[in-house]
Amino acid sequence: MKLNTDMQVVKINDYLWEIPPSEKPGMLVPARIYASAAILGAMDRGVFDQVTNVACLPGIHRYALCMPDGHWGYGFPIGGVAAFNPEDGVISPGGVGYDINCGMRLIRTDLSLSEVQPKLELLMTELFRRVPAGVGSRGFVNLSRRDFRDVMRQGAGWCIAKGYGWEEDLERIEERGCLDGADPTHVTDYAVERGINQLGTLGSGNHYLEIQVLSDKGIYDRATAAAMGLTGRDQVVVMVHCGSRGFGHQVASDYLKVFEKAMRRYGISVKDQQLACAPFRSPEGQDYFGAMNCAANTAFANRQVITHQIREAFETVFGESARRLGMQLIYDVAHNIAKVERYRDGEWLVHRKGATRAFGPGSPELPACYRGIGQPVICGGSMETGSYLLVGTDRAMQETFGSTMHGSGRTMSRAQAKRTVRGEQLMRDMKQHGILVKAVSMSGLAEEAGLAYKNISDVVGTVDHAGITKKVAELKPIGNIKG
DNA sequence: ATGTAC
Repeated sequence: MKLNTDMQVVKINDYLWEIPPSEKPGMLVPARIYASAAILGAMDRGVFDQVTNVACLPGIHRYALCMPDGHWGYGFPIGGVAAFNPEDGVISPGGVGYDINCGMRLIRTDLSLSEVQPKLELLMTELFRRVPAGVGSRGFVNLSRRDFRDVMRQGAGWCIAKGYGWEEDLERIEERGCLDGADPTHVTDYAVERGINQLGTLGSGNHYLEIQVLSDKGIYDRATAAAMGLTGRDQVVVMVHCGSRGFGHQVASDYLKVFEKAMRRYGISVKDQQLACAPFRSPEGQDYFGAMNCAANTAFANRQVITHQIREAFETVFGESARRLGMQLIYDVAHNIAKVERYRDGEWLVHRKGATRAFGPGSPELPACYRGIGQPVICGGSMETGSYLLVGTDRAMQETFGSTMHGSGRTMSRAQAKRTVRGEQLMRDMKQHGILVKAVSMSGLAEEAGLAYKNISDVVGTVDHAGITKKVAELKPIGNIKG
């Protein structure tokens, strides 16, 4: 098989490959890639180069990982997972990404396709009005500096205390929507300025809000789906993909500058400047961690306010309360984050960048309702193809620091997609295929065309066969709101 | 991803 690398790639099994430390000077551990042969063959050179660069970072534990949706990113590959010893290892903003706590949220309803279809146009208009989208959009929540500091510290809980959501939402959010260690004193005024008016906004790029349908044949595991309130019968659900907006972006930018200097001070050299890092226990490492947690909490809050806006839109259109419509939150997962997590072999600082936590059954971190089935994992596909709901497994706990894939992964650059596809035509094509699109920008829409992404079914098949997550359901889009 | 520019 011809791969986009000159390095030796050893097959561990049909869905797991390893690059031994002998392949690059300075590698402290092997690099491992989860992929079918076909997905591995299609991976860009950047994945092999970057995952082996990560394997050279001080304090890395066991191996540097890349998921099947992996592709080239800033420093670390998107789809990258790496765990470090919190005592003598590093933390790296490139291992989290610019969009700190970018993540996915899934909301169920009791509505069926036949009830929603006649009102879909109205519903989409209502959602488009209530959830500001696009670059630089402002939210409807007015925050004082003091309020924003509370959001940074309290995350989704702040929103619920202010009436944006239900008390019961909290237990269905990773870390209850609030990471410990958020320290607003390490966030710059400029970051606050960028973020203070963006609560409850979708953003742009691959961020979206989608109305989806779960058909009977879309269910792979009926009992597990039922535990999440999903019964099929063309049930309508709502998926949200967004993060910490300009605020997280500024936190990342601020600390990348700090870390480039800090590396010299600590005598750390990296294979690529984009891997800038600092010892986790250093003042710089702790300052970034404190600021990153602030950004992560605002992202949880952002998705919480958006959930509130979605519920209000449904209430307006269907004339019933969101409770009567059964609009419970199924789950909210982060896929750009660094966290200290406890495993059987110790406590590790796990970086996930375009990778999702996938804790297995019995994990004490899971709420009672999911402890028996494992953590829900929400994987967004391209807007044309559909998305998947999975659950974490014990194997993920042993092999991948409780981690799995996050989405389909790009195969084509944004520029190339724009050259290949016209937004207006794509919108018409999607309407013909039963997907109503509301987009802020036509060129932005073209960048997200399905042909620019890997086939999500193949990618999900890999993590399912590899045993690091289990398929529960496939969700098909009928309406997409795009920034 | 991002007031898409240091």
